[in-house]
Amino acid sequence: MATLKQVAALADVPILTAYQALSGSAAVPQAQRQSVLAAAEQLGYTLHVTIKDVAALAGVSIATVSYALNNSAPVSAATRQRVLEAAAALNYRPNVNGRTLQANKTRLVGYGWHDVKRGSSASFLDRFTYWMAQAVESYGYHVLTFAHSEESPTDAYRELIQTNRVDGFILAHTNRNDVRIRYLMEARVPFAAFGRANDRWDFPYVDVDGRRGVELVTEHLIELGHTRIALIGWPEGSLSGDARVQGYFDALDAAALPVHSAWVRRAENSSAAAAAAAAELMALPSALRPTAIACVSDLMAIGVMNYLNSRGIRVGYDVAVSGFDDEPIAELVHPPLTTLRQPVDDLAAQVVALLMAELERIPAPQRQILVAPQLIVRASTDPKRQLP
Amino acid sequence: MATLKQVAALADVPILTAYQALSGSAAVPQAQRQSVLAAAEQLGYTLHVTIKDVAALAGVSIATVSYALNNSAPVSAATRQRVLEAAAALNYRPNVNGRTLQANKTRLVGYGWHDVKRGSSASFLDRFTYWMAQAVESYGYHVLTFAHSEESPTDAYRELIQTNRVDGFILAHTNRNDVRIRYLMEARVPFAAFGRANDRWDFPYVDVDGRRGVELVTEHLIELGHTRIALIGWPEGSLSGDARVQGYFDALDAAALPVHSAWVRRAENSSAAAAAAAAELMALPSALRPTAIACVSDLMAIGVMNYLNSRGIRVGYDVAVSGFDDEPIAELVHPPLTTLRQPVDDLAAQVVALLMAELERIPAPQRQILVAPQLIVRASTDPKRQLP
DNA sequence: GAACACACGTGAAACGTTTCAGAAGGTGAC
DNA sequence: GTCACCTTCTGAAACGTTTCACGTGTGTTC
Repeated sequence: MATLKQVAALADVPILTAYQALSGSAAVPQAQRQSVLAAAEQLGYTLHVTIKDVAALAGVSIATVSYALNNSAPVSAATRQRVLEAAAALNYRPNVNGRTLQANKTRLVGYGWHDVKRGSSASFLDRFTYWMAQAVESYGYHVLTFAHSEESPTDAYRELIQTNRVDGFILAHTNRNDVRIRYLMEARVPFAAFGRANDRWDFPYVDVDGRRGVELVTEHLIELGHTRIALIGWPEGSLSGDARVQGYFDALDAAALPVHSAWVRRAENSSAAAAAAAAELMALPSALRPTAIACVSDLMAIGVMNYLNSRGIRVGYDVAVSGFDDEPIAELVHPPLTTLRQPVDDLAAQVVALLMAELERIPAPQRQILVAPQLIVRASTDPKRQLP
Repeated sequence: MATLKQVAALADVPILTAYQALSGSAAVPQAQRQSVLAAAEQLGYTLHVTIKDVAALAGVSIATVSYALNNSAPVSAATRQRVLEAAAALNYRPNVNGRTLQANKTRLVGYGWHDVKRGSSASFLDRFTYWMAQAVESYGYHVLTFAHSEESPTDAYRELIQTNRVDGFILAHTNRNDVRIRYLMEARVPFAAFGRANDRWDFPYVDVDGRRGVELVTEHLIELGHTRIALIGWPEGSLSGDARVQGYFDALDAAALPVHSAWVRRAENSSAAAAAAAAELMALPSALRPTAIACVSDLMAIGVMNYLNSRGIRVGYDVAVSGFDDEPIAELVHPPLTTLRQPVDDLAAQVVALLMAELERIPAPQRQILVAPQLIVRASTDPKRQLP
């Protein structure tokens, strides 16, 4: 590809004029305009301002332009000025790909989706994605999102890193024996995760402090005077699930309240399963029947509410119900649901900070971070907030 | 950076052996391994297989390797074989950045988010993103997602295209006078949109046929025997909103049913506004009071349901209610909501196809596409589906 | 006035790929 | 035996940037 300088020379006009004629950024006498266009046509030139053009206009070498623009080496004030002006006049923007190739750093962070099943509670993740992109950009990076199958997710990760598409990864939706984490650790690829795996693996992650969250909501229920408080958790075995259950015990212990084993039910993360668990709780003898039910997800809380409603039990008055996640739906159900909100912007910023530490090979002060969720009190636990 | 060949020469071993020693992909005698590691250390070499290494191992030039691997020029069967074997043995993966620079094509598609307000109905968009990524990858592209402010979104788009970060864009969440569309059209940047703007602008888009959707649900209500059918739409002026309202009129006209002006209400897209509109409808004299209310979004339908519930009017029995979008919540509310599902995978695939046509400068057979949504019947309109 | 240090710039190489233009060698026709 | 023409391969340039190693010119010091 010809340079702007060559076009200008052929048309016998200054470089700047050639640029203006081609870009339309300023008016140029018709005659000159014509000859510039003809020259460009002849050379097969399409407008692409590069560092060479800036150098030619400023009358310096490309090295000097690079130094002046990046402040990467001392340049006299006068030349710097000329370079900056030339760059501005030509509306020069460095081509990232040149930089990428030379530095062997893409400044791109990979983020993989797997298909979100309909109805699964993922409305949170798109907000996470937004804030992640935001945070990443504040470091001059961008996010490359890709789709991967749920069966062999590592293929996509391997391909992206081996072809130098990305510098590192951010993971969400981790699980206990996450093959992606195992692969990335082994291949020594920089990454940071939103979510834990298991405590044998040492890798950078940020997670919601589910234990603290359920503790918060349980304390809230205790304050309201409840003494028979039930919990519907997930089946044992998941790190975050077990942590949430632990928060329940911690709060009851701290308040020296009795815990009855019948009050702790386990169910899959679905509204139907939670409804069934609620039915069992309500079937307990009245002395044992709980007056409050804490759930480890909004989805489950809604199942419980549906069950109670269908039995004529008034949520918020007769039985308090709480969730976890603060999904958009939590505000809309009837009555609105008390729940725990994950500070998604904060989480995203922190996980990105962890990744940046990995990328720059700076040992982070803390590689594992837990963020406490925020208790959002609504009418499902607090009758005073019930609509008139 | 030194090449694998140089390391091998220094260590006085075959290239393949050097690779195996460094990568651990195959066992290598301890003595050779040591000398390879020493050689790599001395040259400051870290394992990065490039086309040069493949060429050296296959004993051909890098040009030949490129031709053989890409089938971009005739190569004799024997050499092709040797090249392929060498590439496989070294686990060679071309560095995209080299290719990018040379071709001046990034094979990256930009996709911008703006912050999704809490509770706004965006759970659909993350599924769109997934399917978009999937579709884009089938063309060998990837998606670069970025965050942009709602005030001046064009800055982000301009920056990405001017720095050669991306080849084109996919837009979602378009609006009537979308500045992004205007900019991209003017700057002749390839893009395709999910959503329309206004009919003066000619650009490639895919959109849900909202008119047909509301027509479908209205026909469904008519079939069920309703004759007094109301509609709660958005304030006049939005392309997609007006189209949805039109579908209502079309269905009633086709069935020769009367339309009463009091039955068509306008409200903002919120559950509260929709509840208020429902209250007005229910306050009509009984001869005029509708027995079915179609809404142009699930969010509004839920507001209507909440209102009816609170007044003791049984949704599905006394008054039918329908929504639009099939948000996850639609299945969970009580009773489950009849609504219209947007075929998100199909939409994503089609918008990507449009963009690819733009990128390859192939004139697409059709640049504007409407996709009919699918009617999902649940208990909110069909009492037979009511839970026991 | 020679020797040196320093400030400022520059030419050229490098990153990894594709691709152009042409070299080498073989084959067939006359 | 010469020529032309394939087929198969290669050297080198190109993409746009950063950066290394080295000029050049000026001023300072003795």
